[in-house]
Amino acid sequence: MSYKFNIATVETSCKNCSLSELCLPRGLTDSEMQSLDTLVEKRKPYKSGEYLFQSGQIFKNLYAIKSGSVKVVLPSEDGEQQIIGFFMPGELLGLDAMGKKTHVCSAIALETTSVCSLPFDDMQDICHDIKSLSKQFLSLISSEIGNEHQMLLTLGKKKAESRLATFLINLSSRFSRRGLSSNAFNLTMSRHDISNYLGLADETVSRLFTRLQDDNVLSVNRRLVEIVDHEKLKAIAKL
Amino acid sequence: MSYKFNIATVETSCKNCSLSELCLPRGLTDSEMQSLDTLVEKRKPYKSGEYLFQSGQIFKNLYAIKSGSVKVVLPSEDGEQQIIGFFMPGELLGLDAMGKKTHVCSAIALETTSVCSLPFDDMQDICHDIKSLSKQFLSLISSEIGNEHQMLLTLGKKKAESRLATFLINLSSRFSRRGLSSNAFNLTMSRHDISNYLGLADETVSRLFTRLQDDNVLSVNRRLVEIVDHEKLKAIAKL
DNA sequence: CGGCCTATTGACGCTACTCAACATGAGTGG
DNA sequence: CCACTCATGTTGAGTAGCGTCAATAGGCCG
Repeated sequence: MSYKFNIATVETSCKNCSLSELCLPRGLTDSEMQSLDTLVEKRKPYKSGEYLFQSGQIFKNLYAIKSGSVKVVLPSEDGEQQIIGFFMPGELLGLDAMGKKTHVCSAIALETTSVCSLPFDDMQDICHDIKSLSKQFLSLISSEIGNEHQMLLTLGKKKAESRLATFLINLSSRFSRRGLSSNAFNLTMSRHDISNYLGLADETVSRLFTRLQDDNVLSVNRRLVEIVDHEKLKAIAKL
Repeated sequence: MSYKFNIATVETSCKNCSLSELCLPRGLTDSEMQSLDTLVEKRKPYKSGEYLFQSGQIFKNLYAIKSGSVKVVLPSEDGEQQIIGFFMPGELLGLDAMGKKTHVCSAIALETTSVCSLPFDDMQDICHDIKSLSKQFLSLISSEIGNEHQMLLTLGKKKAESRLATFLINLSSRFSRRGLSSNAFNLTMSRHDISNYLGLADETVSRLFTRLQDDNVLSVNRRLVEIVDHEKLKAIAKL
């Protein structure tokens, strides 16, 4: 068996990437994708716990997740930290640093994770040439802002149980967008991460998981979650 | 006394706008500003309570605030709503709709408010020609994302009193950026708006104002707030 | 002056946090 | 392979902070 392309090239080629419809290349022609490919930097995958970037470091790259998952964390003035989001394949991170010299947040791999590094300056240049790319870029930015608005709603208005339900529904739909099961998946983040993200205590999240299991909404086994009653979960998520 | 320019022109000219250093024109040459001016649309000011845009409406424009202030509100699935942010002169709003056909949020004037309307399609075209504009645009977007990250931290980690203190410190620094007093200002939003924004009950916010007044941190008279002890307030804001 | 809306204050109850003990699984070394 | 430790997660008891309900006060407008 022989390959037409060398494997490294295929791996970082937008054209052959299964995520292209979720990610920056969406809507680009083949030749435009090739231009985009020229700026994508290769790197060996991050191991679980490794930093993609850290608060205070010079900002150079945006990152698109190829596989794995990442948490983005904002340090607070008093030494605590807040998880701002979890990022999965096809999603773009580092956007809050675009206007600055250094990163404000840190990004940490939750499992073995491959990314496409996109040098921001080059990215701007290519956007200047390819209008459909800059359009898709703004579109991804905009939906990122939209996600964060939803999160503000979740933290501002919803009770603990609804927050967790909202979180699970959100994960479910992101898995299904990628063609994975929307009803059963593995959490790549710890209970501690989930509670931090949702503004709750660890114990509360733990109790909620057991309650939702007792109510036959979920079936939970450590990090494996199965959504037994999707409708009920959605109803709980609403408030 | 005579004017070199007609007043309407002066009003919508970025070059003569006192906010240009906070807003999109920052870093642009005079001729670039003129290009930007060509796309700014005029309109009579909004009165208090009027909608700049409403959830579900077709998305056409971004808005830069010239004077006054605006709240942006996200409706939730169950008929409630969450205030996502308050916008003041020099700030840009509508960003969460860029990738979509319609607005998700609504924007409501809190007082008599003048804005610059920026048709998004034209805006993209001009960004394509003027690199420094697209840079400044991304920079504004990025700091907007940064603000929302801070808000996630506030809602996720801080107790009621710290939330209110954080809110007031934030307002204070935004007033001072515009050359206004950082120690005494009028709130343009109601207590109800503040509590909604901060994820608290109206009564809690009311109690906190009186407590901070009793502790000689603030002096509050209805919507007029004076920060008596800025350091103490900052300390409370941290957690 | 009277009515209305916004804001304040009080009393009470519930949600979710804290502190603490315990369980379970993963990883390590003998 | 088993015993050990450590990290992670679960469960219980007690409580504080904040939400809810309700009554009252104060500014604003006709």
